[in-house]
Amino acid sequence: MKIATYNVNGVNGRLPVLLRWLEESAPDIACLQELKAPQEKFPEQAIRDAGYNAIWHGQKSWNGVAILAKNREIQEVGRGLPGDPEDVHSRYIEAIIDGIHVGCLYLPNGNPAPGPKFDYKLGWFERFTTHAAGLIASKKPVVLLGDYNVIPTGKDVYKPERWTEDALFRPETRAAFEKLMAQGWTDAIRKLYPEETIYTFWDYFRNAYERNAGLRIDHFLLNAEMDKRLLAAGVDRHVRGWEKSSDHGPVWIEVAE
DNA sequence: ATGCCGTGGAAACCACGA
Repeated sequence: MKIATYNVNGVNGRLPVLLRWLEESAPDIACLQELKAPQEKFPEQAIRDAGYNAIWHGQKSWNGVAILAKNREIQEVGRGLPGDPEDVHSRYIEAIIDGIHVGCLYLPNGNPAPGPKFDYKLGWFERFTTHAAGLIASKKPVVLLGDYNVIPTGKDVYKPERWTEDALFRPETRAAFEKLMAQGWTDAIRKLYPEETIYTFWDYFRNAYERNAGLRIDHFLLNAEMDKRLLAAGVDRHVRGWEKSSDHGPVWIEVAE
């Protein structure tokens, strides 16, 4: 069973690329971020025609997350990150699919830092960590996947010294990620590839993709039940090289049925 | 060191992204 995450950077502008990737990669579950579409403008029919059920939480212009599943029922258990009624960003959606608890997230970017956007990022992170604490001990397999906007270590960025002041790599951000991981989550990519240079994002400019000047910011966090089932993981790096690609590449894991 | 590119939405530019 293949589970994927893909920050599409505009689900409608990206639709041909998304459909091509869905057909080629054929994930059983696909989590999308940055839909950049209001609820009613999600391309439901095209996704359905491609063989996928979908739930989504849209928002005009920005954010937006979706969970797709091929030939499997999606039982939605929540949308919007709990803990702050005033937070209206569409950055979290959660479902149970074939007994697997799936949390799809788009953690705030947080730049410029310091400042209100960085404060929002850290506050969101704190709420997410609280929510994750309630899921880690589940007897169900749990996977929290998506665009974390966190560069966990210096190995996860092409030139760490240039990112020390950035909201994706600042000490506060890495500390928040470490605090979350200390609950007992497994970083699926790093478990299988502890030393490799693996990126999931490449800037649109400065030929970042061609130079492999990337970042690893899209992650799969697994609880113990899910970790037991982990078989493989990877980045569909070549998709980043397609015409009209997102600046992120799709990332996936393979787990035992 | 840098939004140099790309998307969406509104308005022929701006906000935002990482």
